Amino acid sequence: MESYKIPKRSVERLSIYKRILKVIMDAGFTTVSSSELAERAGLNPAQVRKDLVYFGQFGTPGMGYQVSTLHRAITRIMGLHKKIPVALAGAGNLGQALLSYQGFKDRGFIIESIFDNDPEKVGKMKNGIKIRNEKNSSSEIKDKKIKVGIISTPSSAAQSIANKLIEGGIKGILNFAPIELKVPSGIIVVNVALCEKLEMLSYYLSKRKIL
Amino acid sequence: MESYKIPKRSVERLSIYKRILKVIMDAGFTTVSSSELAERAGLNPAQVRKDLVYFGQFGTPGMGYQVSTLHRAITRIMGLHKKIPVALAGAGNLGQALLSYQGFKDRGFIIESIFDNDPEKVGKMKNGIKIRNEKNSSSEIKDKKIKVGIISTPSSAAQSIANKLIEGGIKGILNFAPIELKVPSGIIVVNVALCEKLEMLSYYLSKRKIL
DNA sequence: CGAAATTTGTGAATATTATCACAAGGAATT
DNA sequence: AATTCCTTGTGATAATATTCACAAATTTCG
Repeated sequence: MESYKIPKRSVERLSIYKRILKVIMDAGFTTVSSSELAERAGLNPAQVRKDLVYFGQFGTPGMGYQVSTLHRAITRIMGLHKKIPVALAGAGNLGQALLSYQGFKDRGFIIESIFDNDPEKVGKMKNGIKIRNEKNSSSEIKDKKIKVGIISTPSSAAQSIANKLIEGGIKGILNFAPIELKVPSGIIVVNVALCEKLEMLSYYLSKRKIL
Repeated sequence: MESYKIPKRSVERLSIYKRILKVIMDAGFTTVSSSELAERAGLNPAQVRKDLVYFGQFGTPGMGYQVSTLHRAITRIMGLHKKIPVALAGAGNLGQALLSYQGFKDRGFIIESIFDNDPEKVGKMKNGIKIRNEKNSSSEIKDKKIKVGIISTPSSAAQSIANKLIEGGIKGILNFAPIELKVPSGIIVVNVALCEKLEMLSYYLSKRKIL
């Protein structure tokens, strides 16, 4: 159990398995095979089994996996069995969309602080929280002991707000700004590359003379 | 030039190089080395060179790459030198954020149609475009000859709207819904996994006993 | 209970991706 | 023009990731 070094890709897929397991569970099935999971995730069955074995032996030969047990196990492995307070930096359009994004709530990510540098926005309420000036972000995060931040500011503001968040004790950042944040070691940054994905699409379509 | 099989990852990074080149260009530099690019992108210099060579020989030994030339070349390779009309399905919070997302506009992606199935929303104007009933999406897309679609609906609606978009002639889909879309071969789907990224962050932080 | 049918977990084999290391090309300097 | 200094492009090597293939475990069925 708990192997030495788990591939990043396997961790990413864990999330996918969890999502699919939820669907299967809600459909009333109690067990599922690696091939069924693979089919639904668009992957190879051996890969599904290998991924799961990194975290423990969940399966029963001849039968497959217990859906609810596996779902619960993955939830726990990923640390999603408890609520996670989150700070949001940038209350623009994207930030506001994220604020009301059901997917985050469903998974226990609770946005507890919102920061912006626009005086127009500071002081206003959003989802029951007052938008604070980003100057005060460090201390507020420290007080509230928040460890996860989401950056949805323009690129120009991203690095400086990242620094403030980290100063306040943030250890992980979900970054929507299209820049490579420079952070001290020990801080985890996960980038969401909105434009890049669309550009990729453009590339593949152009290559096929579709665009 | 134009090698047989280009790694998906290299294509993704092309986008990153383009973004960095723009910054370097705006800062007034005319040439850049692979190590400078690598440094800024958080990559290995050899990888940068290998990536670029898939698409042509752009560099000069002893000097590096001509910033503007390379930027223009990548833009063209990715098919981003012309405007690309896009259809948006799902005018919820996320959809509205994407509508006003400057990054898309800057890169020439122009949202020309918006669809939703909520009668409350249908008929209303957004960014100068009338939100249409998603029932009519196929024909409208056909008329407007749109080839790229963005899906920002809830998961439950995603597959059915994807089918309609494809019926109307959409060849590439940027999918924000957390499900694996089933599409005919020849249709390209690029997924943006919002929750999965945040869950990954949760996993790594939990593992380090931070959460 | 025994045989047939599944399906896991996993070592071995492939395939893919990233890095190293260096010859060769070109610029800068003397 | 010769020398030095860079930096590219690339073959070789190393690291990662995926898939195959099968023994072992377990269920199901007769």
